[in-house]
Amino acid sequence: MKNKRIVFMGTPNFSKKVLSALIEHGYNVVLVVTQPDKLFGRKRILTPSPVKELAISHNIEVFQPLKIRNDYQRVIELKPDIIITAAYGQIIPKALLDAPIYHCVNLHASLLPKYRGGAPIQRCIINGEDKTGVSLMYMDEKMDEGDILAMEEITIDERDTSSILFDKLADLASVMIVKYLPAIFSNNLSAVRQEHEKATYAYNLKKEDEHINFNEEVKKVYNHIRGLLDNPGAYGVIEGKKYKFYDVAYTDEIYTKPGIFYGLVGDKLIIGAINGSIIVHKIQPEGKAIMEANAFYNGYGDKVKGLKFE
RNA sequence: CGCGAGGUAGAGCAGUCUGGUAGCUCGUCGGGCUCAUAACCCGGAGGUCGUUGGUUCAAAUCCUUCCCUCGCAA
Repeated sequence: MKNKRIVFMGTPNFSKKVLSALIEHGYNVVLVVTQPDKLFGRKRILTPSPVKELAISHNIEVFQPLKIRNDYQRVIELKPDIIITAAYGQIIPKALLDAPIYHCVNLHASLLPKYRGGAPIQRCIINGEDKTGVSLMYMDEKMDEGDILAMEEITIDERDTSSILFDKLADLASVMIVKYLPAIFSNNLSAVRQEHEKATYAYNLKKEDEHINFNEEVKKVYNHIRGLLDNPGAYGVIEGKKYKFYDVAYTDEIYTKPGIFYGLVGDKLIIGAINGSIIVHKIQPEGKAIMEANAFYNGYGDKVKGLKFE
């Protein structure tokens, strides 16, 4: 079983953990497919994906096609027994899906058929879900619609941010892949069709999703902010300047009207919302580093107190 | 050469345009008040104003070299 030829496809840290688990358990990963290196940062540094770095450090061949749809011959050549994908970032062409004996399996970070799509983790938090999970599934030509092999749940803590939940789900996915892979190879897992009529979709986040609307129920505002932390983060705007919030909480106490920057209470900043207030421990003004609430207040307090976030 | 903001006391900022004694809030240290306090009052310490060179009687401030941090975009 450990001699089965595995092609792994993935890109971000979520995928890296899964690949790491496969390697640690001695599976024979013959090729890693990941997105091409991208230019990151102000200095335009060409940066490899987390998955690529891991693959290189284990001397695994890396393949980075611009469009896997057109450029997949290398994968076929290696005659994989199975293709495992996790957050690769491109649609896999049918020719690849059909190539391996054990087909293509995918790990998706939601309880399918709920939250199909690219941003299930963030969307779950933003929508205030109290549980989510990982689905292990066969892939077909449509986005996240293949038959389900296994599904495991975890609860979402009220203080989880998307980064924290990302880690939890990546850990779960890692455990699941090594747990179920033997059963896949011995054909002991039955695949169950998804209830397609119950499907919901978690579309990728857009820029405007990062702009906080304080004119909503405080819980909703809180979920919105933590669902985007720590990356890319959510922001409010005062007089054309963005302020990003980190390390937030909320309270039912009402200090001021929605969107108003009330000021410092104890060592925390308070911003009004509907039926409560958002508590901010750390804040980052545009062009500045993250700072503690009281530090922010010492320098910016008089300028922003009483003003409204647009 | 993608666009932009910034580097001033331990922290966060003002001062820079219009050169001329280093300022604010907080922290810190000492003292006072108080049953008591993270509250209040008084006092102190702590900065060669990121770096290089230049202009000037005089540079945080104007010109110049380099370094660093951050936001946006990708």
